[in-house]
Amino acid sequence: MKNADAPEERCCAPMGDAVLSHDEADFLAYAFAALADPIRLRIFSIIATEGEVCSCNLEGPLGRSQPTISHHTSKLASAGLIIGERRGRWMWWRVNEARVGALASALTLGIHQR
Amino acid sequence: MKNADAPEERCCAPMGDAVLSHDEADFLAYAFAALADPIRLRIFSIIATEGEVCSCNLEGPLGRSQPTISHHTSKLASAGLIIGERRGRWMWWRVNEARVGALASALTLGIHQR
DNA sequence: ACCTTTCATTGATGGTTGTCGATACGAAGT
DNA sequence: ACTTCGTATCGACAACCATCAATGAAAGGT
Repeated sequence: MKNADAPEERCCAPMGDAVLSHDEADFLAYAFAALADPIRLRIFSIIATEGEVCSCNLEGPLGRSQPTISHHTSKLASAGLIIGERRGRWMWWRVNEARVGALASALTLGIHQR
Repeated sequence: MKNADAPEERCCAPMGDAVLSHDEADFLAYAFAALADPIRLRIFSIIATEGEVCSCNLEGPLGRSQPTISHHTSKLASAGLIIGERRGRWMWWRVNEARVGALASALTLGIHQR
């Protein structure tokens, strides 16, 4: 409980802090962190453009080692941005459109719901 | 140097690597990195909801020190997501809607332009 | 059974980042 | 000029991250 009878000439109203919850902020930050790397963005772009891509086709054009590519794809996957499916020896990746769309609209909603 | 005349039975076509340029990937990654922190997301959310906020109203509800808030706002600003304007002693922040909209559409475009 | 291929995991390392105390800067008031 | 208030910068430290070589695991082919 705060004492609110001393106005004290602030620059603007004190505002409520219930704008974005801790959990929601963590959730969104985790997803954006997955996109905060150039290599992962190019992986995501390749998958989005091709529709479906297997891991073996990412190491070459991106110039990174196989463990590094595996690390990045698993990070994108654990953020829910891409979905992996194993077919025989190959791992196929596709974009999780619902999740990405929700992320994009979270960005624009943050703007327009004033 | 690679020898490219041995087809070698791949799982799918070799694909061109011109999906997302290095510079564009760096540019986008820098913007997403600015959103990859819970505190910065809550700052952004507060600014977007209030329309205009001064820095003095961020330290309290977010529970971070003044240098930390300054660090985060400058990071959001250098990524072009918010715009700062000094009025007297106070620093006022507002959302750069064009930049944020471009980011959001870059996300969805990555999906739909297959 | 054995080998090959593809992907995941481990361990190590160099670089980046979030945080705060201390300090400096800049603007307004006395 | 001096003080006060809001903000930016600096220095330091702990935590995290991208990267790769080495190794492990799983699936197919011989």
